Amino acid sequence: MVSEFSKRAISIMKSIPPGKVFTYGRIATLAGDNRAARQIARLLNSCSEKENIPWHRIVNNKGRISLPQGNGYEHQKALLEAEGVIFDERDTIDLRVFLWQPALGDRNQIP
DNA sequence: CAACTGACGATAG
DNA sequence: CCTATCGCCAGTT
Repeated sequence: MVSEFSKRAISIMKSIPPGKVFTYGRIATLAGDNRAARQIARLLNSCSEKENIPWHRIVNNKGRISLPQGNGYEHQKALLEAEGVIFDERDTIDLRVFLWQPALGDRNQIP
């Protein structure tokens, strides 16, 4: 049995276009639960393999990869860079540019 | 059944 | 910039 929240979250994650990233909290919010950021992580561990979810496009709200180095960090970074995502000197992604913003019609929002 | 745990977030120092 | 805490929910022990 999969909750509606999970189905929505999975649907959203599978909709993330290449070259863009998304954050846990944002997925949770769009899926209907503002505080379920942690469940997103759990969903990824549970379904990333069989549900065909592009888990590498999911990063935390600071634009950084949450995985520890040596356990997927480098792999995720490589996948993102292969899609055109840029990391700065502190291994941080510029969310102003690479965060997917479906509500804005996929346009970049530059303050 | 209670306690732990975690690919998080926000706030405070 | 960094670490420290607390809160959240669901799956494991």
